[in-house]
Amino acid sequence: MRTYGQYCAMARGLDVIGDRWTLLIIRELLLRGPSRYAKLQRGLPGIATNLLADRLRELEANGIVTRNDGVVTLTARGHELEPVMRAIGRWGAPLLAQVTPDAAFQSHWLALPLQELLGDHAPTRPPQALEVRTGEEPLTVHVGHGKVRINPGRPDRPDAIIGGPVRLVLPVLAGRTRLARARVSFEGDRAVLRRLQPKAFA
Amino acid sequence: MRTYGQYCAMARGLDVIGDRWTLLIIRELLLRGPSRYAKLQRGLPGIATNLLADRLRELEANGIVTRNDGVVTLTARGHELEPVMRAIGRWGAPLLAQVTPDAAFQSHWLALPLQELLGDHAPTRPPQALEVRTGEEPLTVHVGHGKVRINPGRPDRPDAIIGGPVRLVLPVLAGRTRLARARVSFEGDRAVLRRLQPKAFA
DNA sequence: CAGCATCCGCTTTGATACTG
DNA sequence: CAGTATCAAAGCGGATGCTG
Repeated sequence: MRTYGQYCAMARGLDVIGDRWTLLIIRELLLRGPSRYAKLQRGLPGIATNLLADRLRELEANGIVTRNDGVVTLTARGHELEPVMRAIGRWGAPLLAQVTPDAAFQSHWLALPLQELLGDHAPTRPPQALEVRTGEEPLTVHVGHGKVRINPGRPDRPDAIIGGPVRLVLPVLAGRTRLARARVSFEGDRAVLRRLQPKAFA
Repeated sequence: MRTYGQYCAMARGLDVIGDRWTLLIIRELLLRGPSRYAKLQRGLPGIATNLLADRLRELEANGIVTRNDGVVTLTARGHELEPVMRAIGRWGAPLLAQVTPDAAFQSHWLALPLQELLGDHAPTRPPQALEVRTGEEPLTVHVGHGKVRINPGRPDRPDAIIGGPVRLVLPVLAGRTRLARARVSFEGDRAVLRRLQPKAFA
């Protein structure tokens, strides 16, 4: 952990979380919860195995994660990095407009952005679930009581399913493309999507 | 600019701002406004001159700064990084408790943290100014109309002046040490400090 | 097999010297 | 003042090997 040697809150913060890959490891733990080494590695395509081991050691030494028989867990202090990740994600989101065909993609990476983009626009209706099929694993959007919650995996009984390549699905969920015009697959109750993102119908 | 190659808002953001020194350059521009090369360099003790030149080129290429006859200015997109810097600063602030005698310090680095720590607890009274003398340059805290604004430099006519080493002054302004117990110098109207930080008297 | 450690070539960073 | 040039050191990425 190379330090900037500055008595400044931002520099001190970056001393701890500013190294390459460190914040992306935090991202994985925030989005997927406690994880084993191999699961982290799968969520971080491109990381060198020794780097992941190094970073986990540093994060542990800095009180950001703990490890118990191979399971890495964020500490309270680690969870406090969520606002940082949200701020970076919000700032970085416009960069997703840029097309790069060879970029890796995993659906759970959408969890934070989707939480910003979607809302419960019919909070009095009973809770519903939308299954999002993009990338390798499905993602579930739970909506109800005025809140939106996003989880990895498939819901027990989805009210609707939206599927297709990210670059088509994301604009629909962001409300920049209407569902009717997007070449994405949709099955089930359209009201779920309208509830989450009215602009998808406009 | 080495990229993570991930279609993820956070990774894309970090592709642009995640390199070493990049965010600290942004910090300088946020805190000090448009600056020339030499001024940036002074605010970034430890940076290598070629690195600063490299980073400024990248930041310009990414639309985060512009340059006109040697003056570097944040673009609108660059200013949008302020929430990111605030989040990192808020997270990093507790790390300032750790003592490192050889760390560099410049008073303007306190501007963002102080804005979080201080408030206008007497918004109906006329505006006042507190001069903070710590580090090499003085810092002015303007308070009035329910708001706190912090600027580099000395006010025309300060209502009060607080001075001393950062590690003594900061706890007072943070409300963790009472003024009477802190070995800091204080001249002028104590009401200004009470207005900004009531806990300094408790 | 999961969880690393080691080795190696390449890239980035840091320190210093120098220039229009 | 605002950089460029040079070079050593550190960090990173990829492959491979080891150990419970």
